[in-house]
This record gives sequence, C-alpha cells and structure tokens, in this order.
Amino acid sequence: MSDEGKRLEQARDQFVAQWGALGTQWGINRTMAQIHALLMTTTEPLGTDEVMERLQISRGNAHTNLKELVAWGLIRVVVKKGERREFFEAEKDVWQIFTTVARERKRREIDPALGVLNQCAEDSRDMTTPEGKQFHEQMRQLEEFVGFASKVADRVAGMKHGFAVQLAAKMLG
Amino acid sequence: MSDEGKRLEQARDQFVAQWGALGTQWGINRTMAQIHALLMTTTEPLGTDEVMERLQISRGNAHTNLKELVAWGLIRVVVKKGERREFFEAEKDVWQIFTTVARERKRREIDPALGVLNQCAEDSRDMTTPEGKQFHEQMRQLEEFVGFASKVADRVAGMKHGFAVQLAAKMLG
DNA sequence: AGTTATTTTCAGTAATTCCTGAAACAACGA
DNA sequence: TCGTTGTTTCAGGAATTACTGAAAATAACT
Repeated sequence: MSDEGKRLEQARDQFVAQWGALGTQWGINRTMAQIHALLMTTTEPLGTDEVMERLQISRGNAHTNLKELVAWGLIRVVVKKGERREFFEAEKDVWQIFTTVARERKRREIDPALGVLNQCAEDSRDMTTPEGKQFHEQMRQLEEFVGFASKVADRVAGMKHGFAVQLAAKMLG
Repeated sequence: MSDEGKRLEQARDQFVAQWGALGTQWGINRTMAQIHALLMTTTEPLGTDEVMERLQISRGNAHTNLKELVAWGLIRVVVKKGERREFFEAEKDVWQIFTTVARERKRREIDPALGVLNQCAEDSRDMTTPEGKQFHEQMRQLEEFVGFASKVADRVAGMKHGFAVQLAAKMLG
C-alpha cells in the first residue's frame, strides 16, 4: 500500500477510536459510535463482515449496532446489484446528521421529561399550603421551560441548513 | 400530618423517582438526579442525613453526589448559624439551571469533540488521493459545524433570561 | 490535651450495560 | 427438495459503573 494509504488508514483509525470514546460521553455506546465514524469516513458502502473485520468485533455486536444506526437514521441500507448481502453507508451531510441526532435526543430526553412535569404539575395544581404552592410553581416553571425547549428543538431540526446558518450568524454577530 | 401534606409528599416522591429515571437517559446517574429533584422541590436546605433518610441511600453515595452537584453548580452549600454540619439548597431558577447544564454539557461533550476533529483535520490536511481528500473534507466540515455549535452554546449560556425569550419568540413566531 | 460531631475516602460488592459466539431462522438457487 | 449464504436472536460472560458500609481524616468544642 502507498505511503499516503497508510497514513489515511492511521488517521481513520484515530478518528474511529476517539469518536468511539466520545460516544460514551454522549450516552451512546462505543461500538455504535465507532461504526458511525467508520462509515462516515468511507466512500464505499461496507458489509457486516467488513465492519467486523475493521473494528475487530463480533457478528452479533456489528449487527445490533448497524441496525440501531439505521433506526436512528444515521446510516442507510444499500443493496448492490448482483450482491445478496446488505451494505451500509452513512449520511455524510453534517447538517443532516445534526438534525437527525437532535430529533432523536429530543424524543429520548425532552419528551419524557415533559410528560413527567405535566403529570406533577397537574397533581399539585390545587394545593393550598405554602410548601404545596411552591412545589406546584416549580413544576409549572420547569414544564413551561421544557415545553419551550421542545418547540425550539422542533423548529431547529426542521430548518434548512441555509436558514439555520443565517439565524445563527445573527445570534453570533 | 394533614391530608395535603401527604399528597405533597407523594407528589414529590413521584417527581424524585421519575426525575431519577430520566437522569439515566441524560447520562447522569440516578442518585444525582434524585437528589437534585429533592432539593429543587424543598424550600428548607437539607443536610446529608436528611437526604440519606429521604432517598434511602448510604452516606457515601449521598456525599459523593451532593459534592458532584455542587461541582456542577446546581446546588449550594449553606451554613446555618448554630449548626455545625453542612446543608444544601438547590438553584431554583429554571433559566439558571439551564445555563449551568448547558455550560457543563458543552464542556464535556462539545469541547472534546472539537479537539478530536481539529487533530484529525490537521493530520489529513495534505492528503492527495481522492479518498484522502474526502476524509479531510469530512473532518473539516464536522470541525466547522461543531466549532459553530460551540460558539452558539457559549452565546446562549451567557444570555440573560429575557433576551433568550425574545430571541426564541422570534424563532418560533 | 481529649472528646465528639461531621466529612471524606475507598475496598469490596451489587447492578447495569455491553459483547460474544453459536444456534435458529430466512432467502435463494440448484 | 436440500444445501448455501446471509440475517437475527439470545443465553451467558466480560466490562463498566454505581453503591454500601466502615474506617480514616478533619474540624469544633471542653
């Protein structure tokens, strides 16, 4: 292999390893983050066996996390003609990746919180003691804020890239 | 205890339990989230023993997570005069809570990612093959986006509540 | 100084999360 | 139909993370 080929391989390995470590910080399991990193930096779609090989992981592990990434919408199944097995390729557009992750995190982090807060605010609506009123008020404020965050997330995740850049430029400017 | 007293206690227990469960989704350990929920909905500052009692946890666990919450800036140490032991009270203002969490998450999730991407983009700057160029380009785009997100996060975390509401109203309107 | 109250640390254990490897299953062609 | 190739599931084990309980350290008082 060419010299640059080796360097690329090394750089990619670096990225895969470090992105995997970051994943754990993000509450995403290491393998999933590693597969994502690998596919994001590979032009050709890869099959399960190649992923297993490159990351030195078991078939079950590769399978589970590939499917999970598909469920998130971060990678796609690709069928090559003449090939019976499935290949996978990652979404490469950064804004797309961001909106996908944002939607998923909202679904998993914000929406359930909103449910809890709704419930708690409701259950304490008619309390009359100072302590009870304070509790209700705190729940109400949290609910309001999280509901608000939810709307913002929806709006941002629905934006076209150009529009988001414009908005953010205004914010930073 | 009064009837409403019991209902409040139940409501709070609900909140504490569910907020704890949510915490795990957020990558925060259950106990830490529970203590935070308890203190957020309690007017009087609580001591370590009371926290242990209310959540049925060990001293070590209570201690560690109280200190962790202090480190995050989500709760404060309070000294009551005439009392030798430490008491803790939570920040109750929702916008304060949000900016604190935002800052911490940025520090733990965004900044390290930026480091990795910087490195990888740098290491691949001079690659000449198509595959190498593509890799570099992908790193560059990720780096650009995450750097951008970093700035946005700083800006938002530094905003006064009123200004943020205004901005968001514009976004949602 | 000694005594008591409180905080901090940490070795060992419990709980949770993740991964492996093999078996079961499905799809296809001969 | 059967054999082959590829996919999916899952019981058991490995790795990680969280918690306990008690001992050590610190601080405050007499």
